[in-house]
Amino acid sequence: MGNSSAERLYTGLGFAADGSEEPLKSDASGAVRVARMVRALPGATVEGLLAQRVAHAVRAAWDVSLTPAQALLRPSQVAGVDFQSNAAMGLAKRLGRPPREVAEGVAAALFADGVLEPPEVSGPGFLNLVLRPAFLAGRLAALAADPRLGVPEAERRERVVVDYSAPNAAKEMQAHHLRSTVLGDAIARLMEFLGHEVVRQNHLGDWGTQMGLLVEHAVETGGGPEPGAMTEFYRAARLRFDGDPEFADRARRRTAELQSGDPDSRRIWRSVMDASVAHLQEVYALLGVGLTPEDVRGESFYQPLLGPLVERLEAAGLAEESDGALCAFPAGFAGRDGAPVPVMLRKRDGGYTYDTTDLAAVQYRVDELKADRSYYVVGAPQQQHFATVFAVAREAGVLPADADFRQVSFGSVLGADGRMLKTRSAGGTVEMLDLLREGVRRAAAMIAERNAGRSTGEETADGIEDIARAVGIGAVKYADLSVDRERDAVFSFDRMLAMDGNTGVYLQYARARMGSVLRRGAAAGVPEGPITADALGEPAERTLALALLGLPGAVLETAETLRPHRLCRQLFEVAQAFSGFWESCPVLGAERPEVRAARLGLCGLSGRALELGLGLLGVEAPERL
RNA sequence: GCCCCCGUAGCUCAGGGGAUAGAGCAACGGCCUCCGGAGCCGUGUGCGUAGGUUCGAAUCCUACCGGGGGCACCA
Repeated sequence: MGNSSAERLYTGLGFAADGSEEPLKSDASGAVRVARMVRALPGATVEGLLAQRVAHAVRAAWDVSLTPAQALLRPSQVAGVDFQSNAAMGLAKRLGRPPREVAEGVAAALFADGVLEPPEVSGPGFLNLVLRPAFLAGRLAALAADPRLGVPEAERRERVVVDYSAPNAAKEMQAHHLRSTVLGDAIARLMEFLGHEVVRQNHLGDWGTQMGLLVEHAVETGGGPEPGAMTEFYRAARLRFDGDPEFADRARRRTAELQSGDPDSRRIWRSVMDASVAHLQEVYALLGVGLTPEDVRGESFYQPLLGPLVERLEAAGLAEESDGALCAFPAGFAGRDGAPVPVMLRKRDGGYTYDTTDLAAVQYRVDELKADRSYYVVGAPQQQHFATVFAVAREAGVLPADADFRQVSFGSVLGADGRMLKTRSAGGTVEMLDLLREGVRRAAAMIAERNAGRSTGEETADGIEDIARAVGIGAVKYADLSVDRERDAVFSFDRMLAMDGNTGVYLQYARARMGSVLRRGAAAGVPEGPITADALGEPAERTLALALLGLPGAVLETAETLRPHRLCRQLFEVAQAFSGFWESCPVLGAERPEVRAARLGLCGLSGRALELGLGLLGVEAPERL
């Protein structure tokens, strides 16, 4: 409290943030006016500010109260217009007046001095809004003065569990685990940035028949997997299981022994798990994902909780016997032939399924982790599973009504053939490390080719491996993040490593180029200066300025919807706008020194915007490519 | 059979009540080689179908078509 970034934004201009909006003195200097406008904004976004102003104007002109959202403020696609309000058309009916007349009234009532050029009405009743350069400059300066680039912290710090990655420890990691890992990590970073306390949870599949198979294989081959050979170990065990029915039987028996607590089985299981987790960490390290062994809460972790949990559900009157199994039937779900959908608490044979395990995880997160929210980054096919589990948890009082537990579902990753990404050779799967290394290899080749064609420059021979890794991994991650997570995404190295389009590489390149100009400027004795209206006269400069000012809103929307592609798109817009700016606005070659400095300031702010945004996504942004 | 998700340009994707539906790639036509791209500018094509709600629908509702997924002892 007291130091939210929105407030820093205001105090950076010398004013307190009390949210009030006073009539402006006509004799105030431009800078003071701008500061007062900025101070009055309800959130950190320009849209929010404008929406509030439109709502005020509507009240003043027509004596109708609107919420800022009802001001229907939208970015405008009309050339030369920054934003528009669509509120007048709706109001017209209410007021019984022509929409254009309503809009004219609002336009006249808007405080146009300082922030806006005189608003114009167009079309059926659109209210076109254009920001004044001095206001733009003030906002950008405030952004530049804020380490958070105008993104406010959450008013309330909450504890947010993010459940992601969750591979099966007994199998190789696969494409959908990659997507969960990448999405979950970005969401975790975003929540942390907003000031929440994030608890990462890796719900490993470590307790099923698959594990029994590995343990049996380890026993029979006289030891666990060699270090670094987890993949071979999986494959060998799986091959035996598929090819040798007697081994398969022994593996199933081993599973039962393991789960009944047999000490030898348990010991070997532990060693196999250690190797498996080490293998996972190798993947996470290459990915740059913040999951650690301490975050692992696999299925086995919940085993001791299952019995008591089932008793709790029975006591709550939710459990009933059905076909020999113990089930809960949450209200409002229908399955085959309209039959109720069961959440199976206990199997006929006394064992438990992932229904119970996930219920136990809910309980653990509520009771032990004290989670206000829990986000389950799990693929779309499991929607019904989580919907029913949450429903039962709520009915049983395990999950309080005010706790925000939800699945962050996502679509499949498809190959170029449109089928789910897994087949490479017959029945084989694309192994995660192979896939990532291939990305890095291609990135290295691309960088080498590019740098070979460069005559001058400051490229460094050292660190090229790091850069290739940042580019290759970044490309893979960005490809997963930049597509709306609900959709299926088509996997293509060629596209994700393209220098053009909405790719990680494109953003990294833009960022590197921004840094390059700054270094050149510094070397030539031209420092990055304050962003003033001097650097906002050209259309390309305005476009860039607006893209930068859109960043806070994009971050907030991304956090609300848990859809990182929203942030990706904003970053892409910044990079595109920068590209246009770069083409038409010489920076170091600008005539006037003030313009040079201000344009350098734009470069610097753009670079920081991309760095921050990519950082939130978990994509590295190297200084140089 | 019931339920969920998805159908937007040739391709990959944005947009999810408001103006002539956008971007990148590919295609075509020009210009350029300039602070770090084989760069820049321009051009063409599209909301699965049919109804409905609304002043206004790619967006909301219904039906249908097409694709994917889920629906009890695997996780």
